This record gives sequence, structure tokens and C-alpha cells, in this order.
Amino acid sequence: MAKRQPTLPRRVVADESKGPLENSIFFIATTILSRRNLPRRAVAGVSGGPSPDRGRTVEGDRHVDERIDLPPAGPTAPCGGRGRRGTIPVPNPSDRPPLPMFEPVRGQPDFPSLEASIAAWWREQGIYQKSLDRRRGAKRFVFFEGPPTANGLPHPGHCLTRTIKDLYPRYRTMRGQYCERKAGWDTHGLPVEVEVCKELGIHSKAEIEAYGIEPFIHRCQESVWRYMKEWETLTERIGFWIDLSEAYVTYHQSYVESVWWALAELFDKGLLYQGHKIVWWWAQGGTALSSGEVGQGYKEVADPSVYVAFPLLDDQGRPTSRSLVAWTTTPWTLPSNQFAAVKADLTYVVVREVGAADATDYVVAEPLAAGLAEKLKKEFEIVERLPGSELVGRSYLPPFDTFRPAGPPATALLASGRPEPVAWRVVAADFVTTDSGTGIVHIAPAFGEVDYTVLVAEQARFAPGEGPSLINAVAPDGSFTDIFGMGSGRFVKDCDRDISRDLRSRGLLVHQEQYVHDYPFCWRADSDPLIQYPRQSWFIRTSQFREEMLANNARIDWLPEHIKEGRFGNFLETNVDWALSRERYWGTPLPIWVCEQSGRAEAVRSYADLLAKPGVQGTDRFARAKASNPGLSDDLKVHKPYIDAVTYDSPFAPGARMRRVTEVIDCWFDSGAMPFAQWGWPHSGAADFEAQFPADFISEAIDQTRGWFYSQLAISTLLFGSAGRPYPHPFKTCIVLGHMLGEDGQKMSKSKRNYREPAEIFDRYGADALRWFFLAGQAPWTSIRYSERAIKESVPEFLLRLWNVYSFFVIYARIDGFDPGSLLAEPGMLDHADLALARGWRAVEDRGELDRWMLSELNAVASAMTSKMDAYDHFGAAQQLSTLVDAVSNWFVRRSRDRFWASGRADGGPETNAEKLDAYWTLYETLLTIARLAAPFVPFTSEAIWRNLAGAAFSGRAPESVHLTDYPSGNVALVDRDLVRRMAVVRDVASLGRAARSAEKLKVRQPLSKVEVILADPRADDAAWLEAHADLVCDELNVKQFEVCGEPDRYITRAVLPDLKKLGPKLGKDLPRARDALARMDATALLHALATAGRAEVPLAGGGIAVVENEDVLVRTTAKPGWAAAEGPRAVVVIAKELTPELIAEGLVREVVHAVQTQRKALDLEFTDRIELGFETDSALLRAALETHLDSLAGETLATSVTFGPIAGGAIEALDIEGHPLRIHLRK
RNA sequence: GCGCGCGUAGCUCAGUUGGUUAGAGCGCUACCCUGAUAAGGUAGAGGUCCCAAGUUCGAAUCUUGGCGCGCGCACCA
Repeated sequence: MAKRQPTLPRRVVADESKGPLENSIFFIATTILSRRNLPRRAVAGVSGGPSPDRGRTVEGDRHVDERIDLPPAGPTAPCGGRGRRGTIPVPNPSDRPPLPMFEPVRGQPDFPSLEASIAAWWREQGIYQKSLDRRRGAKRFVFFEGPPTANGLPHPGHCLTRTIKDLYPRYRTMRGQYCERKAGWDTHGLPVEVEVCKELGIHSKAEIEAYGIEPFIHRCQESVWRYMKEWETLTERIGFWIDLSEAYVTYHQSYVESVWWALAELFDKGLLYQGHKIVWWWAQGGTALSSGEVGQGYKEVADPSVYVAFPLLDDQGRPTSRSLVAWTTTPWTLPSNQFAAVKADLTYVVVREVGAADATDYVVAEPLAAGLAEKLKKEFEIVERLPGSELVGRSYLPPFDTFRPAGPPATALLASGRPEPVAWRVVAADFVTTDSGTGIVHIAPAFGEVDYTVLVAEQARFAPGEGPSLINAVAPDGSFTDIFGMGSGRFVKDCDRDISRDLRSRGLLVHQEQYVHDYPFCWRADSDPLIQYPRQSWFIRTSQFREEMLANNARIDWLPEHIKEGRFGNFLETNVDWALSRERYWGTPLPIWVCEQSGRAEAVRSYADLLAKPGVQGTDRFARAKASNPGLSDDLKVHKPYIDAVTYDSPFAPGARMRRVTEVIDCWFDSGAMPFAQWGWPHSGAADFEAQFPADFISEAIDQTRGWFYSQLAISTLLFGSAGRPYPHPFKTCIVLGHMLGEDGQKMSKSKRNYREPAEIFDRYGADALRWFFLAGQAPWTSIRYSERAIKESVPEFLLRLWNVYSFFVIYARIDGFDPGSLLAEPGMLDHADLALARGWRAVEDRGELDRWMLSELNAVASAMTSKMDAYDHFGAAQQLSTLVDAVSNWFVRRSRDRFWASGRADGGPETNAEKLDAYWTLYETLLTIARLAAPFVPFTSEAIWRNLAGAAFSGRAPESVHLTDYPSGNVALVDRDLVRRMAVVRDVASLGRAARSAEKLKVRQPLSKVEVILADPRADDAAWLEAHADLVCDELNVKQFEVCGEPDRYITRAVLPDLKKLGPKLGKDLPRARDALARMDATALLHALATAGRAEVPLAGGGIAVVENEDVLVRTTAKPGWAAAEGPRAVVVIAKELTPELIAEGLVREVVHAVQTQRKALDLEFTDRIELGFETDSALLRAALETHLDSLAGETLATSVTFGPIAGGAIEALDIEGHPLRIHLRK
């Protein structure tokens, strides 16, 4: 049990003397003590310089060292006389050492401008380069930058990726690895061409060619760098350390040649082939798209959906009254109809409208007949039922006679020699389903992959050369050819309406409706719908490598894990050959030269390879261009149109020339080749490539699943899979980031303006605020709602709190002369061991408990953060860090205030107060370590802290940047787990005490006589420890006395609960009975038995005995009703709610003090302004209370005089103090 | 349609191999502090852990089936 010291006021009063006063005036001349310890300064006036953040001197703030006794006067006892003198450290400039070692810190940090100056300093000092230099030769941490395209503006999503991409390399560098970060730019492809077209006000390929490919390419190359400035600004502003000066660029000659090498390898292995396929075709752009690109452009749209009658023909080829009904959502494909497909084993019905004598009979699949009737709002009767197989072979009239001559069906000879109609005939196909439509599928082989397979199958049935050929009424530009006059020259989708109208006029349109579905559009020109279209295209045989790619995928560490088996795995499972070629202009030219005579082809691996060919001609095309425009980039010589001009002698046919195919390639191949192409490998950079493949770490958003993640894996697997490399997969760990959403939770969209530009966020809150929001706000793979409010709120929670602690430290260190630079000659890296060499440094075991606790927490967190970061869990690590900063701010600093305010100095000189110095060393070490722990997360703020605490203090002897230090991994020797646990108990007790007060409506201002605590588990030996910390608890809870309760049974009941996690596996089904038995047993006896014997037997209802050991049970404590108690898992806290007159009086006085303070604040008084007070009250009780505590009251409020009665010229406030009326007069 | 993910406090989100009283921040209410001060702190209220069934001694957590949302896919003719 410990007695609480009386609460002593902490404020000082001036030493101005007043003359003798009237009866009712009390003259206060005593300096009221603020500390229990010795006077702060030995000599009056030695109180330090100006508060550095305030910068003003306070007149009359000298310390009073002599005690002035009050004259006994008035009806009440005089105040004063109790306690000792002390002062507050209100600083005075004249008596401070002139050289404060830490720069003063602004209490209101301006993070944006702070960051700007740090970014500039990094640049000037080359800190990034230095961070690499100090790790040269160390184990590498390989990072690949997925190239963004500089051709568009950076948006918030890029801020996230750049933050994550910065975090891990910074962390690993601090951990001792060597991590070069090479930037890269994706520069080819449609996006660029689209931009240039917009600029020129043109759209189609014809217009580009009319403009001229050569100037067009020049514009593309310039356009690539349009937003370079913005990208560079963003990169520096967000603190993304990457080497932009050495960036790889996909259009550079060396990069292109690496890609050529890769393609040549594939060609030589037979993995690159030209095929005639139905592809997704961007008609306006005149090129095919790969599945990755198509996937980017799906939109939900409503298309016309038509049910069309195909009249069946009889054996003589004459129309009958029966019609097949086919369904399609692409009416524009009907003119190119070639077959109708049914499922052979499906039942079809012939239906006729009830009561309509001349109606046509419709043939549909039976399960869909009712649905069709409903759509038509007609009643049908079934005339006939037949299997699909009976329909097969029947001829019909296509909806348009585009390709069909009038008259009976034309026939050709089958392979068997029998004639059969070539087209417009019912065929059987397995893919026909009854999910939608009519069960009869309109087949237009030009516009669908399965349709095309039908044609191929049909062709195979006929004698060679006899079968159906592909019919197609659509030109590559997406318009109908003249063969379909109605739509000639118009874009096919624009003709849908006319087609329906025409069908209706001829009685062939059975039904029409809108059909809502997802349909692909061009990913760069999103108003251009794609169409399926037959094209010659170059493909990579990726589908042959499905198993290898899956095996490589299995070895990638995906975060989140489900990407591996889920989205990415599924994508690989359904892999199709990569449609590689693009019939465009600005891209890596496909390095295949074809013999103009024999058609045989070969691939070229480099420009030099090409120049070495026999009879090379055409290189002068570029030379001439260069001559007339010396500024022309040499890289363009491997681009269209220059490369197309280069020809050479064919090795396949004498006298023939080899000419390059016209296509360029999919720019995703460029990005996927990045692991080697960034070095120009294999033509150059062998050492770099060998050292930096595969990547340890990459990270991009989930939309790269079939983009960069796939292109890298596919290329790596195909090229290196059999080469015996340990990792054919190009990256070991990949963090897949979630999508970023706008303020409203919807997709971010420029037009909706539902997000703030990054620049705006940087200017308002700073890059660290944004980084912390990303890193500590949520798991990185959840979709992040990018809201200004959330970013703003993330600032006070962590950054500001850390800053406040830092600023607190600096303010007081300056006052007390704590100067590590003068105490420590060789700071090293300012690790614990380095600090131990300092003068005045005491070993941790010799310091106070709070210090030992702080360093325990610090090192425990450092070690936890390290293991989390090693496992790429920055979110968990950030939470640890946040909790640590909270512990520093809300426990260490709060509980250490006494020491910081104590008398004595912290400069290692004769006046040094050792406990105070301990507090400084502890907080100093803690802040330095936190700066290092936080450095990868918030590189600017931690740098600012480091540069002051370590840089300024040691004038360059310590590492100049926090990023040039090692990451603290935690010193186990400094972690006292018991202490950490027990301190948590104290904090619990304090918190429970407040809760108990709150429940009883006993505000903390009201002093209470006693608080008792009952620890939940009496077996723990924390009780004595806790009792030894009574002062602390009393102080926190404003009570006079604290004890660990000796008679817990008065207040609480104990219950012994099974530790389910331990007993569950042991007892299984018996668990509920054991639990019941435990509940019924006498807890005290049981606990006693466990404590002595270590085990107890618990008889179970219905027979049997469970043996319970000490660690199998937990104790729960419940407060009995009637007490002011609060219970938590670890303790119950009971407060004495009885109030004695003395306590009430003290409480009332504190209320009055509070009222006066509020008034002071309302009057805008400086905190050092002296006041005169007058009290008027009818309450004898209140007056008595005030009189009793007049000294402390005056001290707290800096009153030089207190009068009972009005005073002239003062501010007046009428109040009710706990039911007692009071008028307060206050005069400055 | 298929696949993946998500659904927890008014809002934004945590919740580690299933375990006893489900957490944080913001907002709200009350309070404290006024020597970090246009800051800071404490406490409280607030929950059908989307619904249902199942597995289990025990489910926010595992399984199945719904519902809702997001994303992805494509033989949506």
C-alpha cells in the first residue's frame, strides 16, 4: 500500500510584492511548488533561454528562492507556506548556452515544403547514389520497374505503385542489400499513335498514310516524351528513388534489338508462325489485338438482338412455309451467313400460331419454344417434334442474297463423290446450347472463331477445291463492300437498324429486342467496337507451353496468394496463342524478312545481323533523312519506314530479294522482354543481366495480370525454360495491388472528377501523408478508396504524433542543454552500442523502469517490423510502428514529464540530473530508432528528424541521411518481456480506473480516497510489482491511495474457465462438461490446488474425470454489484466512491481552478500573465473550500491576489460549481 | 454464364493456424490537460460479423447454398 502524495500545483507565481492588504485580500507571494524534488535552479534567474518556439522573454519570471511568509490575516487562514519552492523552466535568453545543438522545431510542421527541401537536398547530395555505394558488393536485391507509359499523365494509381516500388528497395538497402533501381519507359504502341492522331485530327490508317508514315513516326517519337516532366516531378515528389538517367526505353535501338533477338529465337524454334485466324479486329485502327488487349476494353452495351426466319427449302429447292428461327446480336453478320447449326441430339419442334391460318411454321429447339412464344406474345401449338439430326442437311434461304444466286441450291462434290449443296444448309455442331436464343445458330464463318471451325470442317468433307470458300461482305476497315449494296461503304454496326428494317419488310424478322451484354471495344479508342474478322497474323505458340508456364507460376510468391491459383492461374489454363503482330506503324518492327519469290522467311537478330546480309540495300533511306534532319534520333533507323526500305539478296531463290513483312508487334511483348532488353542483352550487358535476373520483387496493379505479369512469364518461359536456368520465371515475389477507386467508391474517372490530382495532395498534405495512407491504411491488394478525407486523417494519427514527440524532445533538449554531439565523440550509426560510449550515458539496467520499458517496446517492435517486412507485410509493420509511436507519445513522454521538468540540467555538467539525462538518452535513442524504422515508409519526415537529431547534433560526424543507416532489427537483450506485460497491466489499470470513474460520474478532477485493483489471475506475480507503482496509478487516477486488494472476495467473484485452445484438443467432446464442472467448483480452492499441486481433477457430470493442469485454465474476474468497479480481462479496478468533505472541497477548488483557466483562455491571456481574482458566492461550503485551498488555487491560476467580493474593472463570469453559485471577477 | 475477390460499428478498414468480453482510426457524446497549446489526452455510446444450412465441444474465421457489390473471363451465336 502506498500513500498518495498531495497533489501539488505546478505553476509559479511572480515575486512581485504588494503592500499590506485589506482584510479580505490574501496576498500571495509564495512560489508555489511544482515538484516534489529540489528547486529546479539553484540560483534565481537561471532558468534558461526563451522557449524556442515562442521566442519571447517573460518579464518578472525570475525564480523566487526565498520564502515570503504571509501575514496572518482575515477570517480565514492564510494560504501558502506549504511545500518547497520550485520553478518552471520558463527560459531566459541571457543564461542559456548560446549554442543549442538541435535546430528549433516548428510545432506546426509544413510537411509539403519540408519535403520539397529534403528532395532537393537528396538531389544535391546524391543521397540515393550514396545509399547504393555503401552496399556495393553486397547481396543483390533485384527489382524490376514495370515501365509506365510517359505518354499519359500520371494519376493516383501510379502514386500507389511508386510508393510500394520505393518501399521495399529502400528497406532492403537499409537491411544491407544492394538494390539498383533502373527506370524504364514503355513507348510503343497504339496509345502513342492514338495521341498523335488526335493531335493531327485524323483517325484512319488511310489518313495516316496520306499524312506520311515518316513524319508520323517522328511525331510519335516526340509524343512519347510529352509528359516526361510530369512523370519526373511525380517521381521525385513522392520520393521514389529510381535512376531515371539510365532508364531503359522500349524504342531505343538496343532495346529493339534485344526484342528482335527474342523473336528470332522463337522463329528459329518454330514458335513464331503466321496464321489465318479469326481475330479481334480494331477496324478503325486496322489491326488485330491480343487477348490481353481485348480484355482491357469490355464494356456493357445494349445491342440489337434479332430473331430471323430462314425459310427451309423442299427437295426441289423451293421455299416451304417452314422457317428455321436463328438468333443473333450482330445483325450485320447476316449478309455473310453461310450455314445454320443445330445440335443433333436435341429435340426441335415445329410450331404454328394458334388460330392464324396462313402463318409460317417456325422451327426452334423445344426447350426454347415457350420463351419465344412469350416474347412474341403469341400462343403456339406444336405441329411436329423432331430430333436435330433430321434437320441436318436441309437447305434454307439465307436472309440476304448477297452471295447466293437465285434458284435451287448450288451443289458440289463431296469427297465421297456425292453432290451436296455447298452452303446455306443445316449442319450439326456440338457447341449449340439451349442457354439462350433458339437452338439454331446462324453461322457466319468470317466473324466468329467457332463459325470458322464449321467452315473448315465442311471444307474437309468436300473434294479438294470443291468445298465452300469463306464469304465475307465486310472490308478490313469495317465497312460493307459493294457486294452488300444496302450498307456499302458504311461501318457495319451502323447498318444494324437498316438490316432489321429490311428483314421486317420481307417478313423475315420474327422478333427484335435489346440485348445487354459485355462487348469489347478498343482499349485506346473506347468508342470503337471491335469485330471478329479473318486475318493473316503472326502468332507465338504460347499454348504449347501451358504446362511450363503453370509450373513456373507455381514457384512465384504471389501476394495475395490467391492470384496464383485464381486469376493468373486460370488465365494460364485457358491460354491461347499470342496474337503478336500489329498492322500499325509505331512499334517494334517484326524482324522477319520474306523472299519475294519463294515466300520463305528468316528472322534477323540485330541491325548488324541485317547489315551483314548479302546485297543489303536501302540503309540510305535513313541516312538521307538524317542528313536533312541532323536532330533525328538514330534509334529510328530500326523503325518504320526506314527499316522497311532495307532489303537483301534471298538465300532461297537466286536473284530474288528479301523484304521485311510490314507488321510491327504488340507492345506488351516489349514490356515482357524488359528483364533482358533493358540491358540490350544478349548483344550487350551480359554481366548486368546475369546479376539481375530474375527479380526478387516486382509490384503492379491487378490489371497487369494479363499484361506485364503474363508477358514476362510467357517470354521467360519460352526463351529460357529449357536453358536450365534456376528460375525460368522472371520474378520471385509479386505484390499485386488492388484497384484504386475515386472518392465515391466508383472507378476513378477524369470526367467525373471523383478524385484529387496527386499534385494537389502533395501541396496540401505532403507525399509522406499519401505514402502512409497507402501503406498503413489497408492491405495493398484491397481496392483502395482514394479519398482526400482519408489521406488528411492519416496525418495526425501518425505523422503529426511522431512530429509532436520529436518537437517536444527538441524543445526541452535545447532548454536543458542535452547535446549528444558534445557528449559523444564517435557517434557511429547511433546504435545502442554507439550511444553507450557517451558521457553521462547510463546502462539501461541502471535506468528507471520507464526507460527500460521504452527500450523494450522499441526493440520488440523493431524485431517484429523486420520480420514482417521480410515477409512483404508492410501493412502489419506499419501498424506496429503506429502503436510504438503511440506508446512513446502517450505513455513514455506523458509519464516522463516530471523528469523533463525536474531541476538540473542534461548537459553532462556539474548541474546534471542523472534521471533527467536518462530520460533524454532514452527518448533520443527511441526517436533515432523510430526515424530509421519509419524511413522506408515516410522517407521525408524521418529524414527531417534524423537530420536534426543526428545530423545537426554531430555536425556531420554521424550518417548524414537516415537512408544511409542500417535498419534496426531489434536488440533482444534489451527486451524485458515481463516489464512490457506489467506495464500493459498498469496502463490497463489506469484505463479501467477512468472507466469506473466515468461510470460513477466521478470526474477525474474530483480526488478520491482510494482505488483498489484485483488482478484476474492471482497466480501471476504482478501484484507486488503493481503495488510498487502506486504513485503512478495515483497520479494517473487522481486518488490518494492505491492498493492491490487483499480481500478480493468483497468486490469480485472469480471463475475458473478452461483455456479452450489448450483443453479443446485434450478433451474434445468432454469439453462442455468440463466447462460446466469448472464453473460449479469453488474457484478459490481449485486455484489453490493448481498453485500447489500444479494439477487438479475435475469430476465430470455423468462420470469420468478430467485432469486439468495449471496452464489449461484461465481466471475470469467479475465485479460484484454495488461497487464502483470496472473489469477488464486482466484486472478489476474498484474505486472508493465515498467522498469526504475534504475531498469534496478539494474537488470544488479544482472546478474553480478549471473555470478560471477557461476564463483566462477566453480572455486571451498569456500563460504567464498574472491576474487578480474576486469571488462572490452565497455558498458557505464553496467559500470554505476556496479558503482552505487558496494557495494552490492562486498558484494554479497565477493569481497575485484573491478577494472575496467584486473587484473593479474585471471580467465577470457567473457560474454554477457543482450546484454552488459563483461569480468570478478576473482582472489582469 | 464461368472464375476470382469482397460483405465486420454511422464512415474507412484490421481481425494472424477455429477458442472464452470482435478491434483501430474518423465522426459523435462526455471528460481531462492547458509548460508539445489554434495542439494533446482519456473514456463512453455504437455490432444480427450479409442470410441460411452444415462441420465442430466451439465458427466473424472452415464447407455448401443463397443475396449484394467489385473485378476478370468469353463458344454470350
